[in-house]
Amino acid sequence: MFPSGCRVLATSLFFPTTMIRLYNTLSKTKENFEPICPGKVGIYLCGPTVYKPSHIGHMVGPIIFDTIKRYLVHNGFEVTLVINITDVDDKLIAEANARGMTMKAVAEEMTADYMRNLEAMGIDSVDYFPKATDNIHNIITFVQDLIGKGFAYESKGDVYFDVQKFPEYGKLSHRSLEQMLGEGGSTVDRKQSSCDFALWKSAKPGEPAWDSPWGKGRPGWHIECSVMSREILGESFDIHGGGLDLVFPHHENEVAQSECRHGKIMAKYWLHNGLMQASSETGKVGGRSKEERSQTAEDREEQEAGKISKSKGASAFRDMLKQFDPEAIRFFILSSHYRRPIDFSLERIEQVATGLEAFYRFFKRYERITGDIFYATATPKNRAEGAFEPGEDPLLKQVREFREKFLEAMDDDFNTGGAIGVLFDLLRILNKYADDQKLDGAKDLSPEATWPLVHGATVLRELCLTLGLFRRPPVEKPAEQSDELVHHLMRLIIELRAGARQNKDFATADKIRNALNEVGITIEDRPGGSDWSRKA
RNA sequence: GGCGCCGUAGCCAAACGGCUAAGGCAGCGGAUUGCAAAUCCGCGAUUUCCCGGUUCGAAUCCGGGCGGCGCCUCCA
Repeated sequence: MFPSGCRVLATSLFFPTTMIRLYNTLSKTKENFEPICPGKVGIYLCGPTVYKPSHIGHMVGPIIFDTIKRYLVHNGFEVTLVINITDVDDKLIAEANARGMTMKAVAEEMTADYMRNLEAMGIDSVDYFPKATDNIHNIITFVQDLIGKGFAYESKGDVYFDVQKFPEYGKLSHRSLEQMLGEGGSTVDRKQSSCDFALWKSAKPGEPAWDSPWGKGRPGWHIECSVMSREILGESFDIHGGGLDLVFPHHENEVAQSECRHGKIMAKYWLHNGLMQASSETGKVGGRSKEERSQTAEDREEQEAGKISKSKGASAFRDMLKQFDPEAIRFFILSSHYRRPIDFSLERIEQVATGLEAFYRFFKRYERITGDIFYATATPKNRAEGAFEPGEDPLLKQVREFREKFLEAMDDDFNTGGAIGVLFDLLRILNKYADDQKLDGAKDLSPEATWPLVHGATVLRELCLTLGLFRRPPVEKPAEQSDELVHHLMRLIIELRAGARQNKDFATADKIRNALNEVGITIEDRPGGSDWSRKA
């Protein structure tokens, strides 16, 4: 039947049946998605080491896995999403020393920064953010168990995992242990083999440390994920995610630790997202020369920051998060496939933002026509509930077709790029419907006239929500909506201009429009009257 | 050196052997508009870096080449 720990009876409940397929790093192929426990999904994503403020690259994984969770929930699964916080680490100690702070204080500051950024990106589906320092006891026990089972050994206050005790070592990153040992060299120091990795590190004087059977020390990097994923999701769970750069050694080592400790697979599906790299305004990819490769990560990061904006220097890469509309960043990241690397540039984010504007304009148009706020539209709870028969209505036939196309794209390894293409298709046919039916500015529209549009918009919103898009209105510019004075003045100007236009005094009307244009305000004349908007 | 990924129109990008190679941005026509803006319609790859091969059929599979990148050390 089902693995132990799975207390669900398959016969007594409804379980979603899906066509979802996903690419598994373990098998290097796309596999049909079948959770270990029917109907339930556990996802663990490797989170940040909180030693510096987050930059845009840190948002890639969370945006993707937040989307994956939303999509799985839409498909009827009960999903638990975990992102860990690494708050003890060599880099954190170095940062704390450099700033004359405690490691704890640095970690708390940067964790708060990370959380603020997640919130801005609309990532609120994460169920747990476990911290390494809250799990020291569990980590010590886990390490003791590994020693007890003969997979690890103590050496001068350190504890190492003995990779040669795990014959499957290398199965995730597809490397052979023989080969890795061959090139390891002879500088083994406290380790028995160059490929062994630290589970526990002894503390030097002044370093943050916890008592352990091996003396004062702190956990190694890899062990925390093995421990925390088990604590929350169990010994075997469904999806383990992270950046492509983590496959080796981090995830390979997690597999070794967990599978040796528990005697069963750690995660069924391993999903790895491509990394984001900065690209200059001229379009040159931020590649690295041989010399650059030998530098530290920090140096490289600063250097890439410089490529984006030399004048602003190192902070620019991080400031990307503050400079751009979070929804544009999310839309941009989701517009290509998660496994591909992404080149980030100002030009590209601006192009994406232009595309987003078309959606925002439609939502306003929808509100003018129907009186309903798009963002308040009630949507079907899940995929099954959202399925509908279009009958003979030509618009709804198309809407249904595009809905199917969207779901097919997402079923195929979360092809968000293809799915977003369908969103634009939907947008176009809804606009066309409003055009053809002459709904703008029409008086006394009957429900019969608007319901296909309403239904179409509902489907659009249903699909957008699975991507975490358009959940609430974009943040208005201060002078656009909330500034009373500007609002009143604009109403007056538009009224005066309307009078001029009625009198065929187009010279005055155009003068007003052009003058407003120069201060960034666009006037649009429509059948129902004139409207204005301010360029961001 | 070892392992691996990628190369589709000016830019981004989808397509997992089979209908006209999605969609976005930019551009050019047209409808609409007093003129615009917005929206809609139409146009752009006779072809998917190059060369071979497999196949009735290839952007998709195989081999070779060229070019870009990642990991092998801290990284999301």
